[in-house]
Amino acid sequence: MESPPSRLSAKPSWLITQLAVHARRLVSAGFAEADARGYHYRLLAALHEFGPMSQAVLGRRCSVDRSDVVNAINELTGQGSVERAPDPADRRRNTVTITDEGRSRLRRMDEVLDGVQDDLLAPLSADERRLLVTLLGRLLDHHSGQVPGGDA
Amino acid sequence: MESPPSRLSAKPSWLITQLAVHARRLVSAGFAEADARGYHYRLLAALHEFGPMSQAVLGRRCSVDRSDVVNAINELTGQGSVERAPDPADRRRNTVTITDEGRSRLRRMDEVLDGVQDDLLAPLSADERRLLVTLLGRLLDHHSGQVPGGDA
DNA sequence: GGAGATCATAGGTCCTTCCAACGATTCTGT
DNA sequence: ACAGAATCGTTGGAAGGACCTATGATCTCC
Repeated sequence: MESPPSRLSAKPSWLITQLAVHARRLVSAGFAEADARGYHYRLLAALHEFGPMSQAVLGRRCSVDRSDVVNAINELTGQGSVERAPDPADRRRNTVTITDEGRSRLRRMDEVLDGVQDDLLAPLSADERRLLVTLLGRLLDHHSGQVPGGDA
Repeated sequence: MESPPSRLSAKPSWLITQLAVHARRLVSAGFAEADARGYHYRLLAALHEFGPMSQAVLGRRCSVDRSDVVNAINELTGQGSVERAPDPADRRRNTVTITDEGRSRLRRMDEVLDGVQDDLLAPLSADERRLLVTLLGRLLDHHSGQVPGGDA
């Protein structure tokens, strides 16, 4: 009925941020069923792929602030998805390890996410999807250099 | 140094939401200089393009919740960017009108935003940029049908 | 007229991203 | 060996954007 200002619909920054809103909606709707949220998936994915690591490394890898890692790991520990233990080699650090429960939760989230990708890209052909992913990947790569927290 | 989990970098939803983070950063850094934020631009853009309208219509057009419109219009009124007057024809409504001050602020924000688009899409050629905008536009169109608030 | 929709507003929630500061520890340069 | 710098985990907070519910006016449509 009421169309948005054309100034907006023309701007890439608008397209991206608005599409991200829809993506977020789909993702968190899916995660809600799995009793999880975005940060949980990120951290579990990293722990599963790279094995146990400190919270600081975890945060750098997943682009999550140190303080937010603390909070998310608290929640994941409560679920039994990860375990937190002091690192004997460096007593400043905690070593975080994924558990079987965590792995199984991660699997469930992955299934949910696969469905979400399909909804999100519904109007595009397989070729177009690949193309889009390539373009977005290049952009993200480019910008992942200069981050405020200071990593990649 | 520390690469993100491959599970993430492969997912379109991740690419989009993460790129949106960078876009947001660029945009709000720019807006900060103009003492504004996202909602302000959206609302001013609509008022400039379509003329005076009620807060409800404004919200529907810009995908901003009615209650958030109230707040943003309060701020814009404080700046002298818009004027709010009761609609004599329908005393439930307020008619919001952009002022010269608002138009000049909008212009400044537009300049800022143009620069941001360039930063955002830096790695892409002109053809690729057009392509990306087309793809994103189609996706956004598709998803703008089923919104929670219930507009487009 | 009365029922139901619509409007502006108030109040609050959630998630994500960030920042500043702290004590504890480790690393570094001299 | 020791002082200063850097790193780690943690606490506490702020800001934006997106949402939701509720309430009292006001309008519309039977």
